Amino acid sequence: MKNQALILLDTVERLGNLLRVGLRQAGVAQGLQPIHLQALLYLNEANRYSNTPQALAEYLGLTKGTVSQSLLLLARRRLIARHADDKDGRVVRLTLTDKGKEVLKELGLTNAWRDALQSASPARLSSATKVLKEALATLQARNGYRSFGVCVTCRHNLHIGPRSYVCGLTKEKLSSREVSKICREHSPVEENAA
Amino acid sequence: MKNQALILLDTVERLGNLLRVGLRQAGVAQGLQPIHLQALLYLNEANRYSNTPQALAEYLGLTKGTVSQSLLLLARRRLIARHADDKDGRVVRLTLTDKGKEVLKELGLTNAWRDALQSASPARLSSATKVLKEALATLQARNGYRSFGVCVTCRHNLHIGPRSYVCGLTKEKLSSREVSKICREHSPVEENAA
DNA sequence: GAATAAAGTTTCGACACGATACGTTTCGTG
DNA sequence: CACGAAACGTATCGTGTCGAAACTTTATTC
Repeated sequence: MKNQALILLDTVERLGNLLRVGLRQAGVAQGLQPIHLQALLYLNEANRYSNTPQALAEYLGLTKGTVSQSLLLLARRRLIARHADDKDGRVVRLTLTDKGKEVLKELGLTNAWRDALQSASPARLSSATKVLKEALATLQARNGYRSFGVCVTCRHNLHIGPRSYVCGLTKEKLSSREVSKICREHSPVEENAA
Repeated sequence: MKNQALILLDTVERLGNLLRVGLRQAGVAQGLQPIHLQALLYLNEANRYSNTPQALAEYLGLTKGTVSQSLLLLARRRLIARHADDKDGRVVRLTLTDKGKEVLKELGLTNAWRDALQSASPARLSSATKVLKEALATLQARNGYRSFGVCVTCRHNLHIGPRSYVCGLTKEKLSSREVSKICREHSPVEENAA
């Protein structure tokens, strides 16, 4: 009999594969590869500290050279725009163009998934999520990967008033909209200190 | 606030990515791509109805032409062997060579995962597994994909005696070892008929 | 100001991937 | 049996991923 953890691994791997195949199929119409859609999805959620080629490379687990190629293609298709940073001349800011946002909207990537889970109770969903998030955090920590969570769950985030936030790392004010975006510097609050 | 199902989707996607990056990294030493390792893993678990290029292509969600290329590389490296089928001259049987099995063993792909889940209780694990398996089955059914489960969970499998099984589809006897392998013709038993 | 580091780009070679065309074998129907 | 359709597999081509390494530009550090 197989270990319970390994069965879960099998299932997650199989689901990951399926989602990837779905991404590939979804991108066919636009002539986009899975990695392109992942990049667009990331940039759509990345906050102002995290919308750079380097951050994207870390998020995807690829080298910056590889990512640079994919970004070239996305820029050629006018799905993203590149701007030089005001302060630091080395960094490039990446933003979705209207066309890029449009593409994401039209894909409707989450519909099938939502349907597939509609019969599961919220309690079971959140329980499953908790297990997987723990696994994810552990794997990321072990490999020295960043967690790329949203500011709301970050220990640097300070809630200084109603709808008023400050990032303890950069000392900058963040809007309530911004704190629900993905950050490269995210560090999860430790719920249960080991 | 985000839908609970979408949070789970995010987590699964992120985990899938991480596992894929892990596969890539694991294969570097052998000069193998993620898809190569996935192929080896599949062939290591495939039963005698399912060890063909076509079945592998369906499993991976790729075209047969693409898979043919990857198999060419694996055969060149002596990780798999190809044999013509006795009965049907069109089909090719794929088996791992000793070297191929060796490679899989040395990789130790599951260790990190096992560690990452060691703190989770078996009950939580099996609950999470159940949710994800349902989602997986739904997504596969909706897209017309095969489930690629093991015979034990297949409605064609008949338990005719102690350690004695017959596949209702092929009418062939299956060993107790074989019924825990992956089958292309797998069709899950319907626990809750809709 | 020189050394060093960091962000990005470019180039190269190997390979994935789909599409298409092709060859072989099997099956079905008259 | 002959013929065509279908299934399995291979080969080829074009586009693009991917890592490695060299390189440019801008910041930082001493």
